[in-house]
Amino acid sequence: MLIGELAERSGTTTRMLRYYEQQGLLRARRSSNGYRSYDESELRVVEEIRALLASGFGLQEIPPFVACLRAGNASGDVCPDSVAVLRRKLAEVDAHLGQLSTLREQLRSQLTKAIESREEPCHRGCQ
Amino acid sequence: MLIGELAERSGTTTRMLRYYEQQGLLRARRSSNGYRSYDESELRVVEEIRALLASGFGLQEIPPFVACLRAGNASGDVCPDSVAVLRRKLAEVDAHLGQLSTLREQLRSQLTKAIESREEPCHRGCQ
DNA sequence: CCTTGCCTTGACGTCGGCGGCAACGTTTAC
DNA sequence: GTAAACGTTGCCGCCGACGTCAAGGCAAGG
Repeated sequence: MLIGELAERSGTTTRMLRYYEQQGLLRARRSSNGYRSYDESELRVVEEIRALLASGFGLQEIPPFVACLRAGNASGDVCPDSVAVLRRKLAEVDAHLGQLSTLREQLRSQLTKAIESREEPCHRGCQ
Repeated sequence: MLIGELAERSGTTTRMLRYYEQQGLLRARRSSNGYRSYDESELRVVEEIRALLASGFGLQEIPPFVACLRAGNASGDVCPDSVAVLRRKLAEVDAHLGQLSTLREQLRSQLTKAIESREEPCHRGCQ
């Protein structure tokens, strides 16, 4: 399979595939003319990468999942390293959720105060 | 007040202050030697900017608050435009919170499945 | 032969809020 | 006179996942 076909079948672009390879996530044999030639199994790998990116993982966090797939597992999630990354990401998401809900409360009170002070404009000394 | 003093008093850097001015948020008179000269009131403006940035606003969203302060209000929040931006940001934060909690659930189930399949390794045909 | 459509590598642009450096002018102090 | 400590403008770097050329090689068909 050439890069164009893999790009189309995986719903990506040739640019992305070359980038992922440059980042050490994808592998390709080279034909005699220098073209990249992909196994069918790489399609699965690309789908895994896309799914993880869509879930907010960075490319650097993805290698364990790819390695897990290449090791013959049906899912990239089941290996210890992958589980560790999943746990870490879950913790990050929780932390982010905490920050956001704090921020949300702050915004709500800020908004409430602003609206209150507009209902009583220039209560004392607003020029 | 020169830029260095304003930077120190506001806990920022001269670099930031010049950047904010370039983005149209700060104003400064120029002395005969070309140095920026700030009113005392600009300190308040800088503090407002920093607070908003810390709350996740972008520089482009901040002008209404600055204008509100310059109009003589004690708070930058009370003007209609500011309130509109606050509402919009609150909505964005809510949307973000929704996405994150959805993602959190996805991660949790993914993690659960991964751990389950490791407790029953190679249930059938794991090579 | 020429076009069309693949493929290759490499380099630069994007967004945003800065940091850091260069190269230079001004003021103050010794 | 000179050195230090200010100020000025302007440009490049950073992060990260790409898009977008540029300039060329290779294959297939008229």
